[in-house]
Amino acid sequence: MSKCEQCIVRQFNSLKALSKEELLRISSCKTSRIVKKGEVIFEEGDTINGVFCIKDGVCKLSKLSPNGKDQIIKLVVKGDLLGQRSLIGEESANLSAIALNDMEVCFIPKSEIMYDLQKNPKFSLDMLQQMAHDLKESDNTIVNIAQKSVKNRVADVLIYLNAHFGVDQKGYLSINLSREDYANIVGTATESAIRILSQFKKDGLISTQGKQIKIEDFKKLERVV
Amino acid sequence: MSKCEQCIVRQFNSLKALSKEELLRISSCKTSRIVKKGEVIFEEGDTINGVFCIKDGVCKLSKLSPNGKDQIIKLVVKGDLLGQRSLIGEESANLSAIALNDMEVCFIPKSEIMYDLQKNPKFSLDMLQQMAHDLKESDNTIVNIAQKSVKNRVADVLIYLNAHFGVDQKGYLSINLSREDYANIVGTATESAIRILSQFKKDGLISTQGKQIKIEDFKKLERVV
DNA sequence: TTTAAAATATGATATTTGTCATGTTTTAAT
DNA sequence: ATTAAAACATGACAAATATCATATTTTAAA
Repeated sequence: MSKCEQCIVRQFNSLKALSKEELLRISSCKTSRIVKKGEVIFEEGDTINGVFCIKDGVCKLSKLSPNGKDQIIKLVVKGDLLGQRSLIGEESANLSAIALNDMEVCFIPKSEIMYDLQKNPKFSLDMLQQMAHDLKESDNTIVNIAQKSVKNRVADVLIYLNAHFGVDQKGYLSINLSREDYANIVGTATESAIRILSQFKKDGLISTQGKQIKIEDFKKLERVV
Repeated sequence: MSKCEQCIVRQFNSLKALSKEELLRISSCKTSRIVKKGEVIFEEGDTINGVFCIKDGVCKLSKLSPNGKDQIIKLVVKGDLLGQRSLIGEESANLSAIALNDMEVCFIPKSEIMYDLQKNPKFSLDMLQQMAHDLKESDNTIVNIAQKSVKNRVADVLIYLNAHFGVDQKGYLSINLSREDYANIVGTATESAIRILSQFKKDGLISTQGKQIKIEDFKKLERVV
């Protein structure tokens, strides 16, 4: 079993605020797990008795709406924590977490996290800052979804994915989402997302190779209304 | 100047986690202010060097979108704190706060809050829980705006306002919003909000008296699609 | 490899929502 | 009480988006 003290990933989340002793304690009771692409880590309503630390891979956080469609709220990546909101709110999961590619995930029991939150003010302040950041992002998403056109939001997602995941050697976005995932991020029908991506292709803003997408004209993409 | 130790309002927010000594310290350096309906408490981009505690009244938190329309993210009411996200995130305000009716607001300087966040784990944990709750609400708003129809969202807002603000002696919602505010909450054009409320009136779901709105048929309102 | 299933694509059309114009009512200042 | 401004209301129409149908392509399992 790998050791938290030596794990580089914790530098990217609130666990970096823990002391060596605290890390050792956590390390001794954490578990680790491989999650295959498409696998569910937890579902809306599940009781999550701890926090996940993403060692590798990406997953989507989504929620099923009454109309039967999933809305993707957030992509959670290597280095992020997962499940902290439910844990702190003392309630079952509000969102589902599903792997978008193969992942490696550690699990830290609730009791350990709660203990450190009470004993280590640096840790809880860091957690608070991270939560404040997430809240800002969600508030901004509300404004975007409420006020921008679907076309504009699809363009935004492409720019976001480029900025956060980068591109491979051939210039294709390093993360491959299905058209349905694109639709569920921007909050539209799958056909609409497909149509808009096709239009972007015709207009030379992007090119595609199966699922893969390459941004061809950033400037124009940023100017999409 | 009134005293925080004796202020009933703090029971409704994280300040309840402070000790008598901490409250005395905060009380000695807080300021108090009357805010008239329509007045701006702070604007997007402002540096807020502290936290507001709402002693009375209601304000809206909104953000201007590139299309020139305001999106209302949240209503902040008596007992709530205001500005804590910006303070904790160490950044300027992401949203504007504007009074919806006459308010009484206390202001606690940043240094005091930060001091207590570092010294009192109960306080920071409570703040964290409040922030976790706000995040859940925002995530749910994303799903609703992305997936429900405008009509559905208008119905939801009416039900929400009833649940959170109640009604007066005659059965009218205790809080009076302009049609534009309704539009900016659900993320639609003002005319669309007006049209939908008119339709609800015709269908007997609500009745109106000028700005005032009375819910006449809850069951039907909840079933609006 | 073959083949069935899933994902992508696109047309036709319906529905929802936005925009612009214009009139009416309400509100608040004089 | 009068009046101007703001808010509310509604029609006509345009634009955006969803839905349904049906190919085509890609993916993954046998």
